[in-house]
Amino acid sequence: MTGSRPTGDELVEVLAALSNPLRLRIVATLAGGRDYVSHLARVIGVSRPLLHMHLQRLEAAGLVVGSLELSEDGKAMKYFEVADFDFTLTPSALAEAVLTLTTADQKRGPAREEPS
Amino acid sequence: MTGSRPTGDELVEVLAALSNPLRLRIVATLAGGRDYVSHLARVIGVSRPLLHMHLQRLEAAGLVVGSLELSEDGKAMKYFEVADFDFTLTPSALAEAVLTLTTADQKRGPAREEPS
DNA sequence: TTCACATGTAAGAATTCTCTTACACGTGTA
DNA sequence: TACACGTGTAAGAGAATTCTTACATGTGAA
Repeated sequence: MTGSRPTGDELVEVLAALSNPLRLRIVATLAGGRDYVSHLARVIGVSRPLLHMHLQRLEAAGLVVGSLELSEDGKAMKYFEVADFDFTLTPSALAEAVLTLTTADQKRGPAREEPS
Repeated sequence: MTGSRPTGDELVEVLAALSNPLRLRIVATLAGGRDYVSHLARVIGVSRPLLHMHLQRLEAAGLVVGSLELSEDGKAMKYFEVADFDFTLTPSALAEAVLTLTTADQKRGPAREEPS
């Protein structure tokens, strides 16, 4: 992962995933060790459904990895851990990533302005 | 700027500013040289008011710098250029930034769930 | 059976983001 | 005067994000 060259779309997804204080806190907490959802929710102090949603976003971006495991007493536990990502944000790195942006170019239409 | 240690709040603002395809494209385009708003809007293919808004967001995050200049024929031209930022995104870098998150801790209240 | 604990997900409200349209101002030139 | 070009900004619609509440499932122990 270190020094990877993400595509524009991947980069946007990663940045969007990390541009939220709570999600940043989740990654930071998991950087201290893996944890399962319910416990992590109590540690961070958010509701479990909310944490579940944010973890989904982080996992979709490839920043955390989850695995469903069975504890000794038979409970289904979903453990999450951080992926060891390494992204560099510089003007030239962004310029390179933009080359591979698909972006479905919004729904922006004619783009002419102030038609007089 | 290179190798800077942003505060959590700064980092969130930077990431939010870059987590948009159009803004990424703006930074990438400006990385190729400074330009003024109206021309940049034509180059990228978006309306000037829209570009204006995105440039504000990028400038607020410190990623681009604008300067109002007077052209030879007396027109007010606002030129923008990229700041030479360099952010590293790794789990430990994020963990460090999170320590300085103020975040006004959302409006999340009791955070107890499924009250039975 | 009931409780405590784990999981997942759907519905709705409140807020924020994105974008268009429309207005304001200024200058130099035809 | 009218046009072409530059600037800024405000109002509103539509879409996406964020969060709560409420429901569903499962296990083991009292």
